[in-house]
Amino acid sequence: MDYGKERVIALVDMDCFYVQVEQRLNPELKNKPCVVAQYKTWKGGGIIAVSYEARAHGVTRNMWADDAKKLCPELQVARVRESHGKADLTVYRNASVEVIKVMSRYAVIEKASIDEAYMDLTATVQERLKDMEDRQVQLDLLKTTYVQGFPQTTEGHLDGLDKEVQRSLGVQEWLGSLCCSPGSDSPELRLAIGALIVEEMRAGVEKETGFRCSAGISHNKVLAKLACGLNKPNRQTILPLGSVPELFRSLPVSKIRNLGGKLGSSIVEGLEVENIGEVTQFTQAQLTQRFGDKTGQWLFDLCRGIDFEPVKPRQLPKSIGCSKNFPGRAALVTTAQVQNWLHQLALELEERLSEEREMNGRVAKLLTVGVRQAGDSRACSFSRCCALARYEATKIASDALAIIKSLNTAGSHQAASPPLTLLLLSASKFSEAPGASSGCMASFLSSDINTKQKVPTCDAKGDATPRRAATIQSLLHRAAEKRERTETQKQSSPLKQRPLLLSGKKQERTETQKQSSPLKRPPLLLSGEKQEKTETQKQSSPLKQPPVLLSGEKQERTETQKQSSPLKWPPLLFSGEKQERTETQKQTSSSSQVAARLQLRVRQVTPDSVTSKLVKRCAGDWHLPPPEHRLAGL
DNA sequence: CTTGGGCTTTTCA
DNA sequence: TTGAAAAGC
Ligand SMILES: Nc1ccn([C@H]2C[C@H](O)[C@@H](COP(=O)(O)OP(=O)(O)OP(=O)(O)O)O2)c(=O)n1
Ligand SMILES: [Mg+2]
Repeated sequence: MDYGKERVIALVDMDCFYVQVEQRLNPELKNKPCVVAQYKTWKGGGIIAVSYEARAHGVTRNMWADDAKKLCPELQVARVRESHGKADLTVYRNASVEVIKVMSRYAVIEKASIDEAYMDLTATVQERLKDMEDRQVQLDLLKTTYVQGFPQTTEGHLDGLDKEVQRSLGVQEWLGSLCCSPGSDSPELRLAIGALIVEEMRAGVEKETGFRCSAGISHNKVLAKLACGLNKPNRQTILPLGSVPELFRSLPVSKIRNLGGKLGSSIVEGLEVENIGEVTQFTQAQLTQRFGDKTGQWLFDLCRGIDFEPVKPRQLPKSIGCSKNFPGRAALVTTAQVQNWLHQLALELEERLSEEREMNGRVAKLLTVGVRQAGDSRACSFSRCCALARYEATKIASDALAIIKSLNTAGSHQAASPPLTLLLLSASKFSEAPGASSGCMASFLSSDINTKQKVPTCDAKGDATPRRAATIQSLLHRAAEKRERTETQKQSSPLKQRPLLLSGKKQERTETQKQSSPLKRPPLLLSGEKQEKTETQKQSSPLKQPPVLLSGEKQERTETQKQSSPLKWPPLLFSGEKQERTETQKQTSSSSQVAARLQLRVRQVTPDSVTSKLVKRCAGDWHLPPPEHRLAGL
């Protein structure tokens, strides 16, 4: 088997997904320039999905709806529903489940996002090949398929031709180049069979859900993803490895999945290349030296179109979370505000967790709480977790509040906390729900068996199981997921962590972004100096967290973090706090005070026990509201 | 005061 | 195991 051509991998991605969901709900929106926006008050709301008709007018995601209307006056704007005072994505999640269920009839899939899934079709293709007398793939079974790199054009012969004519010529030419004598096999023939299956799957998805999608078919996930985008919407694209060199010669590095961020920029700048194909000029040693073993090797293969990341059999999420931003003047200042919003988030979380228990027989055991403080450019200023024992919004909210208080006050009574610009609750560490019936054989047998896959033995102690109806595909998935878990971890994605060392200049910028005070490293506060520690806090040994890291610096793993002693939970409110600050405490002026803050660094925060260590963390210059407007007690 | 928002997964130390 | 960060939809 040719190196890098071992598998047949497909990626299916829904076209302007949220828009299609809204169009199905309101058919008047069909075939019109249309967007989905969330919230209304600020500039008409932010656009998160755009129909292809609207794209033709230059409308894009991240635009304000008001601005988009200027580009396209007839633009239809569908609104994300709101519940508990926040955007509610339920209808899109449910639509996603519909789609995934249909796709799972055709293959074991990895749900990669709300609207896309990967599938490894290698085994299915082999099966289909075995049954094929005639190894001729019919052109008319690939009605929506493109083959990248075909038709091969030497001059400008094809320039004037209709796009559909070119597509068809390309498929014909490519099919003709494959050996199709009985018993023949080749990686390219297998891609063609894969494309056949994906044509069927996509037709099935549209028939069952009404939603259209595009797909890429190739030998690995990166190429499949790339191929999918080449002929959107409502089309699929085969990307043979032989077409990669020409494609990669002029493909910007950032177009490759995983290279759209800092790593990609560092490749472009560090190697002085623009296109991914240019990376082939560097030796393996050069790449590993610059980017580390794992990333270097991945990159060496990738720039040749080779990638071994496995498709992970998983169609259920690993975490369920909700969050809300409070930008600018909306930042939360009082305990009552924080309490209230935590409760709203907890209500939604409880609903979704209960639904998950009902539908999939799984319960989450870990609650993660996160916040962002005003002035912090990071997505999350800090997060801590605690046990999630019961699905009760009130309890979830109060645990979350306790965590936030413990972190924010850290016993520093006088140094006020900055307002909060983000609250986040997330539940994870799912396990089988008590009382969930395992492996529902009745529904397994009764569900329509469309697929000719080898059905793995469905042992009684499978995965978490739905209480309603188990579909064959979900059972197949559970078996596949279980298999996967027991196998050795195969990993091959290059998500690189600490920014790469390139030149010193970039790194200063990185630091500046993190801390609002540039150039100056904020002084470390000694934890003992300005604060009274509670009993429990005193037991913890202070842990020095390195000052803001320069990107290249090595972060020291501190020793004592693992030792944890059970501690008593500090009181929720400090005696001095005024509970009710009802009037809307808008931050009136930009009175900037320099305030260093202390943070508690806590491992495993539970309502009953605070385990672990106190850590000093330093802040830059903080812009604080006048004292009377501060978030007392937080 | 940094303001597209609300998500999810993976990697690293 | 945890929390931060990266990358993505
Ligand atoms: N930053 C983003 C990106 C996407 N989405 C949502 C809305 C999209 O409809 C859906 C799928 O994302 P895609 O990137 O696949 O974009 P679309 O499906 O909308 O369009 P395309 O046809 O390009 O796939 O996820 C989102 O909420 N926020
Ligand atoms: Mg999509």
